[in-house]
Amino acid sequence: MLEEAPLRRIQDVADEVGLTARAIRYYEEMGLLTPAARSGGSHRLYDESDVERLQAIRGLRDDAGFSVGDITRLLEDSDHLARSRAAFHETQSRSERLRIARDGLGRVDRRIGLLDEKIERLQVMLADASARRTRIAGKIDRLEAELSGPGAATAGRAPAEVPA
Amino acid sequence: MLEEAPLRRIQDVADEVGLTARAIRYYEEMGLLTPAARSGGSHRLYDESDVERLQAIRGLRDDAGFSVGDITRLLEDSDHLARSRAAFHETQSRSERLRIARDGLGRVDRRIGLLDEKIERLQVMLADASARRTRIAGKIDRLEAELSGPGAATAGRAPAEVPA
DNA sequence: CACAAACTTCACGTACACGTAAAGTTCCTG
DNA sequence: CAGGAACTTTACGTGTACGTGAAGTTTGTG
Repeated sequence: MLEEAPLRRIQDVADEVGLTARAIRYYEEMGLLTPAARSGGSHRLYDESDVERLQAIRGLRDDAGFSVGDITRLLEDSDHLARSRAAFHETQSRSERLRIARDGLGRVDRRIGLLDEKIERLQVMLADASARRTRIAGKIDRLEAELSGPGAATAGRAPAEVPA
Repeated sequence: MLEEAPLRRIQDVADEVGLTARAIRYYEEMGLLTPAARSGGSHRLYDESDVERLQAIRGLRDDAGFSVGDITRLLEDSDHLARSRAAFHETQSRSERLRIARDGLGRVDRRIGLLDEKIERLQVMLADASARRTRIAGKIDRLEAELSGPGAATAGRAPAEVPA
């Protein structure tokens, strides 16, 4: 191959991903990523897969609001799944493949369960808020009708029908 | 009224709600609830609405994973809505009622927006996991078919049905 | 009414998720 | 190859969300 893997340094990666260099080192310290590579000196060097991993970490942190502990577990499952995929394709044994696939199914199911729970709880709250919104919107509609209808008529006007 | 409000003390409430007394005092310190009442000495005393509020706080913390900062804002909105409801019914002015209702609508909409965002992000993750699940389940199905089909057929055996 | 349980207010301790300053090393550029 | 930018490790600081005593007060029960 003539293509050199363009290894990048921490601040460069940090800027792209939207994390601080400190946070990246912290995640490394916490075991969320492996040192990637080191330069002749000892600068950390990152490749594209590292960048993707860091983007995933940032998404889990900022978008989903998971703690680093949660992220650790989620990534462990992902990593395990990736390794399983490799092992799956490297073995010829169908029963071994079945075992690996079943293990993967368990992990994915656990992940789905976690997400389902979080979503369901948030949806209960959302339903509650939506119901409140509907009631308030109804009130506004009625008030607007009353004000634009007989509203200006302090001098004895017939009451207008209020639309549901 | 002959019914005395049964005011309860902190550990009692803490046990029921599933928080520690320390946490309850902390939330008070953070302004999430007002002192409720105090005994002749200076013990905190809680009524049913306090208990409900603490349960709401706990739900937001444990179920939805909101930070105390988030909870502060959510409860502020709720409190404001409650006060608005009272003010709404106490005024006769239709334009004042309209103003209050529109303010309430804004608050509810903000809350809905927050929840929508969180849910949407989690659903993207869920969709991803579900797709993976589908692929893995497909693999398992095929492997099971291969194993129970021609797999055992080294000795020429009919494939047994696998119950779902 | 004595006394233990439960409560009170400090006040320091802890885990998490980093920020930040210090002091030295490595890398790139002119 | 000189020098500054970027990096390294080390280490202490910060805000959040509480936990854990300590020392004194209040309250319910024998």
